[in-house]
Amino acid sequence: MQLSMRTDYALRAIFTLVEHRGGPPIPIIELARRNDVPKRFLEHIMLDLKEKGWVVSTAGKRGGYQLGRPPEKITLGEIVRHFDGYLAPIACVSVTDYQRCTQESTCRFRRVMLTARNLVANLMDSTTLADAMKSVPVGSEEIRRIQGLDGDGI
Amino acid sequence: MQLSMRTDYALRAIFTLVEHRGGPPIPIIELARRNDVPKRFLEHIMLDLKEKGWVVSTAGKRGGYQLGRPPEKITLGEIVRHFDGYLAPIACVSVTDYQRCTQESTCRFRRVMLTARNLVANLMDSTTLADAMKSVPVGSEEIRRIQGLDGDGI
DNA sequence: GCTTTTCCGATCACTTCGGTCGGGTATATT
DNA sequence: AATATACCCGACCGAAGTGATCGGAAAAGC
Repeated sequence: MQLSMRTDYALRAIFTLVEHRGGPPIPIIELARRNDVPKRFLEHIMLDLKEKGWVVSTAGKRGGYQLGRPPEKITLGEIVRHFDGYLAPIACVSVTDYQRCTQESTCRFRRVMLTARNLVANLMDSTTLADAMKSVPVGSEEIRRIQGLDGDGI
Repeated sequence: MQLSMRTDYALRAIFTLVEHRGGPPIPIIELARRNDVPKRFLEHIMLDLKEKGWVVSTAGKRGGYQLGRPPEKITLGEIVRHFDGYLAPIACVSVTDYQRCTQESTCRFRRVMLTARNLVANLMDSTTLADAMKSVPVGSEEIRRIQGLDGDGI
């Protein structure tokens, strides 16, 4: 599952709301500015988030968006699934959006794909916004360190 | 990472080659028929696989394709990466195709995405064609059973 | 030299995706 | 009541990618 820009933007915005929970509503223009998202595009995304109850909006002056549910009650899995369909690498091992494939009886890589889907689904479904909020940031050297590890097999 | 049809087809084809290793070359038309892949499309894919050394071809009568390297020496990670770019859910946590993002310093979900990428990358990079070949098929009830588990949280 | 099969560039229809625009509606403040 | 602020929403748009097809050239066995 490659994250679409939609999902990326949605997460950026919703995490700003998590961060400022309890405070006054934050208008779209502010969410857009802080997260480097095109405002006009973000409008649609916020509308989408609202429909799902993850955020609530208040119109008019001093209006904007606020979190619609406690961050412990919203998982990353839900959000990603809503925008990107499913978490599985291929539809024939998707649990939420299963689609039959003609090759299932003989396919040799379906097992691995199912394992992959289970790994990410379990991760995403057990990670709430609150969990992610608490997680330690990714250091700038960290990716590079993995590059070394992966390559040399250390 | 949603698997593209290209990757799906490539894997189907290459696994038939693994299965018939040691035997005579298998022509595209046969690979297409057995795996339910449009022949004309598969041509390009096989060409691609050949370029990478994963398969070898012999032209003319009695020609076709054969595996180019022992199945213990080809990982699913390599193949998927070649067709779909990278395994990470988002480029800013990709190891093989890292791309900087403006939000890295403040992003709250980058850690989870990195964890996800590590899970699938470790899986895919450690699974060879030979491994996958030995893996137990996915039973038709298995997906449905997970549906129950995921939903009820049992 | 004929047949089989790979090779390869060109092209295509279609969808998706990221993004924009215009204008409507709600509401808080003055 | 007026006004400014901000959400709401459908229509639209260009670019890019994707899955797939086609025509024909080159290679190799018989």
